[in-house]
Amino acid sequence: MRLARADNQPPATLAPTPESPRPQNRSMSAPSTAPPATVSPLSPGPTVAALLADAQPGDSAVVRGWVRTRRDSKAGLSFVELNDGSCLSNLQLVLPHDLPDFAERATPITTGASLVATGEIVASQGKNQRVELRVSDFAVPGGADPDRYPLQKKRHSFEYLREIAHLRPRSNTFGAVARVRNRLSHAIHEFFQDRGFLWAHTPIITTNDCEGAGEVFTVTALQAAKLAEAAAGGDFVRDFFGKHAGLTVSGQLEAEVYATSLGPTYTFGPTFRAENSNTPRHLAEFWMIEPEVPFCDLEGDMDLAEAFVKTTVAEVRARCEEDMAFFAQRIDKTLPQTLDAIADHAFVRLPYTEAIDLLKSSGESFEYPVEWGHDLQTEHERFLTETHFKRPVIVHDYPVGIKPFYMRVNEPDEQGRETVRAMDVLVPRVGEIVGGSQREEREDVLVARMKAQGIDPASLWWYVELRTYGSVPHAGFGLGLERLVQLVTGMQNVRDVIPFPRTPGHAEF
RNA sequence: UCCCCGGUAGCUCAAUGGCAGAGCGAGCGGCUGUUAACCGCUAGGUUGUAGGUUCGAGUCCUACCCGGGGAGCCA
Repeated sequence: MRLARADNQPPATLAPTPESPRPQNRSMSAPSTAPPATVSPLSPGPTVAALLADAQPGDSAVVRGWVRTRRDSKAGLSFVELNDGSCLSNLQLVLPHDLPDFAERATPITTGASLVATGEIVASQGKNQRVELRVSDFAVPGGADPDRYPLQKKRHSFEYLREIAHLRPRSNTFGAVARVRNRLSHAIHEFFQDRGFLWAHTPIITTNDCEGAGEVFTVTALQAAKLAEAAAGGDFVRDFFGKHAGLTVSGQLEAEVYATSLGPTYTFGPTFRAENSNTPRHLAEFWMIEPEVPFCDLEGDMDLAEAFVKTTVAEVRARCEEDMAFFAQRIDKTLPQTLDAIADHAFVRLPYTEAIDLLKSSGESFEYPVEWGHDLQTEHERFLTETHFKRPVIVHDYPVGIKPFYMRVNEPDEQGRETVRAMDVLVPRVGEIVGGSQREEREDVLVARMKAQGIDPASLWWYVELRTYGSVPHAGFGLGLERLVQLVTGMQNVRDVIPFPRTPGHAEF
């Protein structure tokens, strides 16, 4: 009889015990001794991660999560692996078949079902876990019809999982990616905050359409007919902002404003590019980190980028050990050595001009010719970072002709070739992970370059005025969060390191 | 946007122009302190869509849709 079991272990959590009445207990068909389906987020009790790490036999516990797999034993036991997202591992629950009405109540316990269970932690008799939960009562808030539940207890392709983006975080890989991405984001803020950087919230909607950073998504309040009219005439005076507006492609220009007032600054937020890019490295919506530092030159900028990558990668390796071991074992066997190479060596710093000489004398046959003045092709970058140096490479001081107006112009070299203080950090497998530069702080040079690139200085008058009043040397870079996640996890497709990827034709979820 | 490859059961994939299959998953049964469980049985298909060639098309041709990879653009 169920009530006779009420003297079983109360939960070790601060949550209400099963015995205490809880009017907001909404667990469907939960018997009175079953643990409530809701719990205060301020005192939720130990997670599966905490129980697996610290729980001792004899402890009482309540767990809430989702069933990964169930195995029935004719010895009168059912084994249920429960995952609550707190870690990669599942907690094994042991359900004795002599629990009241067991057969009927346990029917909905299938892969994908939600489950709350209370019981006692015991030392596991099995081999694969230190402890397990011997369940004294349970409830199933929501079942998952095994005939229809899309996640089976087997491996799925990433392509398939992308089509069920609302369920894929329940898989091992995507759970691990989500935890690593979260930890990485935390480490990024920590890195900058520890060094006195200010997080500047630069706008999502912008009217700068001249940054040269790709196609812009238009933001408008006009109805279709009016919009077509405005677009045809290039006249948006009647639109919401009185001029053409779009989603930001970069927060850099605004970050420069704050950096030249408040000191070292960084942005961390979503960025949008309306490029028709279809590659495993591009998204229409992605997250970008853009530090900007006053009184800083390109050398300081490169120092910052290198320290940033090394520190954040090391932090994730230290704090996400289980997930990182999973990536090394199941996703990319070479991941540890790739990350070791980042940790153990200084990044190679290679002037563009020397990179050209190196590529030319390498003996490699490239599909695209290597020539001073042309941008490095993907195959060139891969050769440098993956084949030749086998570690991150910072190529710097690129020809002026292939870089945007805001990069600081160098004195011409002895052959009269002009370069700018630009730098790209190239890493194995992912390619360009950082692009940055020292900014042009001389007003006359900046204005001349804007005109040369067909940009009306008046349209960015406020940006130019940073050079009119109290101009200082300054530098910064942009780093794609998703590419950093790819580097850390070994995931090959950028669409699998962001919860809901936006690419051409895809915004379902 | 360009180039290459692919689309067959819920998933992953086989099938010389000639009867559409396997593994896994699912259901049922057996066995078991199980753990990628194991053994047996069962169900499950308009072969991406629309045309065409052929006695006959999953297979060959055309167009389109979708997916993957490479390139460009970049982070």
